[in-house]
Amino acid sequence: MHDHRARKDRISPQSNAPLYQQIYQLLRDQIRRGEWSPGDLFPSESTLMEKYDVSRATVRQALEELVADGLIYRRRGRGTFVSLPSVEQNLVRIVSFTEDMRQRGLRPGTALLGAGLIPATETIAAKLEIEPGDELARIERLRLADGEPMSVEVSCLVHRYCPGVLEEDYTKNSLRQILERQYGLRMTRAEQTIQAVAASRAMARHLAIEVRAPLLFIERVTYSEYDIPVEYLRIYHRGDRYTLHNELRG
Amino acid sequence: MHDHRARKDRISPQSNAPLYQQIYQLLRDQIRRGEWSPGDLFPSESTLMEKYDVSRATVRQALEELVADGLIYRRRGRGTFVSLPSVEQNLVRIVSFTEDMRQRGLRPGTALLGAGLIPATETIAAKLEIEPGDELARIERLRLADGEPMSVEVSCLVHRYCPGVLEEDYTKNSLRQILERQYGLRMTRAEQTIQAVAASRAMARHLAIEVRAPLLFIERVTYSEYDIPVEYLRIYHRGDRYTLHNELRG
DNA sequence: TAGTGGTCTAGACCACAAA
DNA sequence: TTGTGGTCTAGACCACTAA
Repeated sequence: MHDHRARKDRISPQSNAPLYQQIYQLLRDQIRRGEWSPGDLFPSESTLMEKYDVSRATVRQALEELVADGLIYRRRGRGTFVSLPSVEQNLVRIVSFTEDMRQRGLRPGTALLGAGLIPATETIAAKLEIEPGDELARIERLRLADGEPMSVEVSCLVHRYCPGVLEEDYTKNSLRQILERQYGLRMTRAEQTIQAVAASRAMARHLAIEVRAPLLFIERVTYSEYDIPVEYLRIYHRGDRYTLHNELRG
Repeated sequence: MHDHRARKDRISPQSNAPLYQQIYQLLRDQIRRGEWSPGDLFPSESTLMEKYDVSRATVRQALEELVADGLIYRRRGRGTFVSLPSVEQNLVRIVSFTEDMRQRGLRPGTALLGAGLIPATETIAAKLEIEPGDELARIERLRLADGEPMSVEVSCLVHRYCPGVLEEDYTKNSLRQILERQYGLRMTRAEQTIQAVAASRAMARHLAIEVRAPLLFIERVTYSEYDIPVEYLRIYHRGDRYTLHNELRG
């Protein structure tokens, strides 16, 4: 940057975050707050360049993130438009259960099924790049949507990265918020597999469905900055209530 | 482009495709052919700029596509590296069953279960943006991996875009190849939903599993250029044999 | 210290859509 | 013809890694 004029709008020059990320977050939050309706014309590149006093490449970088999120789409010669809300990708961004349910127009709820410290099995240790027997904080929660069971989430955290996490109240605050605020763990990336499995007796009881009913099973390893594995997560979604959406390229 | 010198390597200046896409495809195919091993150092941006005689931004645009595919990853100060092959995203790119199975190290096979012309139901017509009753070419195929049933695919094509498609031999050639070569239909984009469902009697028989066994059910609409819906596809994957992988951002 | 990738600027030409 | 987004160039400064 050669230019040290104060940025217009709410771009803070003292922030460490890159300009395009600040602009991306600003625009993303504006879209989520509903400042435009689906199908509305979004500000053009030249408008945003002037508004935030940045170059075209920087604006484009921010807009590309919004396109990747499925929040906007662009048409050469016509302009940039706000997408239908249903298109928002839940297979691209890490999103909390609470946020996920709100996007679907459902009221989220949580019940604690169990929590405690356990030693890592060989399989989990390999996924988390730790030693077998290392301490894990295990939290098992039932997730509700509009008061009805939707999913069971079993989270295993590497305990030495977040000692005392089990004392926190994860019914009021999201686990991600606690990890970030109390332990400085920012979840930047995750890898997951998706399968269809049959409900065990225990899962059927928790989810109020029949034994052997189909479940969407997600197994996820979440990484903090510098690619350190922090969490091993298993999610069992009710097959009759939960659907994933995503977009593919040719 | 101010500069009309011949591009080095196999970049063809007479091609209509953008430079960054040509470079992306070239590098992608080299990685797929195994010209580097997982973890190997990939050529740096400056190397690629010189090799293909393009600017840094163009090289970076090509590399960003490879990162989005999960084929490479980049570390500031260290370099660009080739990813482990298992990381390759099958939830990002449209990929044929044949290609999918080869990537998993399985031998693909196909058996035709049925084919014919049918009128579009109201639901399907809405998804394909056509009128109810419009003619669809329906192709139902059993997909095998190493000789064992893996999935059932039911494809519904808008028949007026590909008249006579049912006369083609889709056991020898992939449906995508036929659509592109015979009808000029390039599939550029798709939207899909993923669910867990119980196997019906018919599905159980085709897939050689028990009735009500869990299936991974994918419902997909594929679009050609200019966002015209061309195909409505339903895929039923055996839950005990098929797993999806993908990566999420924070 | 040299080389890497991450960010950013200022400019250009183009294809495309709409008035 | 005007304004849009798509592509591309040439240059710059930075943070980070490894020697």
